[in-house]
Amino acid sequence: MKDQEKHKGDQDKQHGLTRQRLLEAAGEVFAERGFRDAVVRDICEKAGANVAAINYHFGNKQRLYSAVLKLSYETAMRKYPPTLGLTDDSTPQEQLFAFVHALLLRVLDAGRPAWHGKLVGREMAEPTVAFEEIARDMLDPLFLRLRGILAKLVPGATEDHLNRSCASIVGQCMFYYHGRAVIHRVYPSQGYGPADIEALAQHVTRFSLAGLATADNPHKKK
Amino acid sequence: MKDQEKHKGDQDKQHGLTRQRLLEAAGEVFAERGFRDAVVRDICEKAGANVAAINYHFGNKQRLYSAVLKLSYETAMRKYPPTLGLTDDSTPQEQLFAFVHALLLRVLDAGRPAWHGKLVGREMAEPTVAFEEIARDMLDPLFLRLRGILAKLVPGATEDHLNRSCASIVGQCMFYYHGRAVIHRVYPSQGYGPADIEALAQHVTRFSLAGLATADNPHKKK
Amino acid sequence: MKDQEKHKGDQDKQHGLTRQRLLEAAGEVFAERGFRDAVVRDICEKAGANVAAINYHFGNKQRLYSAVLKLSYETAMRKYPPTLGLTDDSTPQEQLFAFVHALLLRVLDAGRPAWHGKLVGREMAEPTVAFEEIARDMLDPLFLRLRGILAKLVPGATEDHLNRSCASIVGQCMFYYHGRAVIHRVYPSQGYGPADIEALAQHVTRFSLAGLATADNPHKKK
Amino acid sequence: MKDQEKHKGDQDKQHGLTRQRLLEAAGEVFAERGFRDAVVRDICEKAGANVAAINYHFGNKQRLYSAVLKLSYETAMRKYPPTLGLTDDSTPQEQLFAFVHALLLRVLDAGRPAWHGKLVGREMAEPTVAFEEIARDMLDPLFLRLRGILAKLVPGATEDHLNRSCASIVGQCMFYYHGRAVIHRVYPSQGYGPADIEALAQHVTRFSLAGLATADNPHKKK
DNA sequence: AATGAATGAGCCTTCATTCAT
DNA sequence: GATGAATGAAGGCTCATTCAT
Repeated sequence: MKDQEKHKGDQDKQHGLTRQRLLEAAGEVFAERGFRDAVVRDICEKAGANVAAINYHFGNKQRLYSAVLKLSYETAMRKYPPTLGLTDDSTPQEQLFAFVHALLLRVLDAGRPAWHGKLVGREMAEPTVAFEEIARDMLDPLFLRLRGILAKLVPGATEDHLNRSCASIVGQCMFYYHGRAVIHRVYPSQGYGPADIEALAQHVTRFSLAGLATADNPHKKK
Repeated sequence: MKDQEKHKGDQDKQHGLTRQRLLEAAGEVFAERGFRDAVVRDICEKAGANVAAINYHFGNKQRLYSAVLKLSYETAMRKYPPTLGLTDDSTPQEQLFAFVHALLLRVLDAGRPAWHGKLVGREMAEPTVAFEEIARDMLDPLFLRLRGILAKLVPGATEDHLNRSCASIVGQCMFYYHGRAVIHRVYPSQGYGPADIEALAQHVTRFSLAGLATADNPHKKK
Repeated sequence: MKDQEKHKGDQDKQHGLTRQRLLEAAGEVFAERGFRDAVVRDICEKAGANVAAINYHFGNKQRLYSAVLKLSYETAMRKYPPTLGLTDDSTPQEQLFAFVHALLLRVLDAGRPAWHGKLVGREMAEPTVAFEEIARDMLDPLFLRLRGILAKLVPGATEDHLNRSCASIVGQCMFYYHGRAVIHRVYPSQGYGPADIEALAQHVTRFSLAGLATADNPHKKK
Repeated sequence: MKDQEKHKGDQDKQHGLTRQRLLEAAGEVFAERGFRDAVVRDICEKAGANVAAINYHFGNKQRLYSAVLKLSYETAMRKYPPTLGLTDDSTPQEQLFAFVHALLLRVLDAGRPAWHGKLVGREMAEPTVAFEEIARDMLDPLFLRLRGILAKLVPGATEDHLNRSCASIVGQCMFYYHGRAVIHRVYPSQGYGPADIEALAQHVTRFSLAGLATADNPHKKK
């Protein structure tokens, strides 16, 4: 018992374990309740730390949130990179599937750091002051990448068509987060295991590939 | 009976002005900040009423919110019914366009009761206790209607394909609310006037009609 | 239906029925919750009147309370006068029994205007600004009367002995109000029907008659 | 174990000063105004603490009240135990006097923690949710003890006679709290110093001993 | 004689933050 | 490196009272 205590103390001192536990607990709570509705006391309790720990380690609630968000997207991009399973000579179709699949995996992930995609989903729907950073570092590159894939798929497409198609594709994916309550209601049998997510990715990819082909550029318009 | 109605109507107009102003102010604030972050004092100030007015007219903040939500969807559905511009002999394609167009109009409406679509968008992404009611009265019927249109468009489709396609279509539309921050960032030139919204509806409809045709039913799968 | 309405309206106008109903409802609520914790809205609702009715008929809550208290003691003294059942040639013992019996009846009365004794009990334990009046008009005369009876029963008693005996007797009776919660707890079988109350009066009278005889005046002490 | 206790004790003295001051201020205010009418801001001000201190140390007003009540009866029972001045071979008469004397001392104590008896008096006359606890821990044992003494004094008495006599004795004592306003009015010369209280205890004891002897058991009745 | 609408003061509670150790 | 104690600002709600009719 004495040893345990000492060991614990050492770890705390050596590795800043409290800081880590704080980040993890905060991720969970922020993902579940959002920035404003998350209560620092809850986070600290869940992390087994004192109320003052947040201010000690991160300055304030806002900076803790930013740290969580940053860690979140790094982890998620490492776990589910948008190039998931691709080789250098993959076709644009395969690239689109990989992109969609990775996005859905990030958003629907039920694994341990399950909150990564949810935090970003929240930021999109209700941006905080941290939005600028997350957008610059994560969202802009992702959209650029998607735009690149689409440009290869529909060579002569207008800017508008590409942009709207980006929105259509990302919108389909994100709806599994933003519309989860409705989907659960009208489509309760939908599962979210790996196979289910892959099937959803298949659907979105096939649906979108067909949609992309129908360019709504001015000169094609009736 | 007629007298009673008249009396009530008169009262609403004569004395219930505060009530009306409260509903309007609350709609605006709730749409902007969400239920929890909206401050009753702000709402009352904006409505030119006393804090106690909310308690007097609605009981409490929660019930005011429910009233706003109900008024909101009634107004929006009256202004932009999902059958907008349809005749009895409209084709399913036209019906789909009307559905999508009306949904986008509700979501993107910048007119006077501009908050209608936003409140529903919020409820979807972060349901409050009022969600059950709004879902029962508004969302369920809408999804059923969309399902009916899709069933006519893809006669032999599986349940899964129909459900996922519903999600794909609604997801594309709602993303113009839930993803507004990102869209504004990566696609800043996108306008939201009547013509712009119609063009978006054209895009989503055409995109989806093509997507629908590629049924991912088991027997067609690879 | 039309007639009923008209009739009702006429009554209100002719007899000030609202005022009466207000007094009755207020008596009930004040007795149950006390002055501060009684809510004017509850009283008005119970009386079938508007919130403003109290201020219209009585000026404010305080004056309504005073009116209730005054009506209360008049009614109670008329229903249960301290001379209850006495003739001119009754013995002091009979007078004491009548006094005690009437006091218990007023305090424990479960009949229609059941709140008379309770209001006075409350005033004793937690006086409001109305105490002065109720004391002057009701309590002082009652104590004087009791003192007179005791003086006849213990001719040579000191002032102190008389005063303390008054307190002992009234205290025994009032405890059935002020101590009702404890009594109900440690003595749950105690009933409060007419026969029960008479038995209690018998007990208190006999108990006190014996107690009175043991004058604790200095010259008799040890 | 000793270390733990000491540490806790030290903390209480070092940091828990606010907590202590809060308890003391709350006792005073609750005794004076009752639970509902006591204002937390007043308590905190009187304790030199912030409004949030109550929430921090006790959770809410209700729990603060319970803590005060508990501390109150512990202190009072330690200061004036119902066995005050008794030896093992005391007679039942002496035990009754001790009981009455201690009860009056608790109720009339004007010393530092003067609010102890008053809080219990309030709870009896107008129970809050804390009544159950105070009754179980304090009132039930006291009544049992008194019953035991009376049983020795009147060996053949019926249950009813014992119960009613308990009520008569406690009622006489408590009236010096519940009836303080009237007593002060009709008997203004009554003092409340130690000697006065002892004299009152003498009176109540002698009065009751005589009363007890006149058992109103059925077979003796009429 | 009576009322529906509206008010303002006041209360309890929550919460992120800071202080002293 | 970390914490228990304490704070101040703010929020939702209640309630007696008043206003206009």
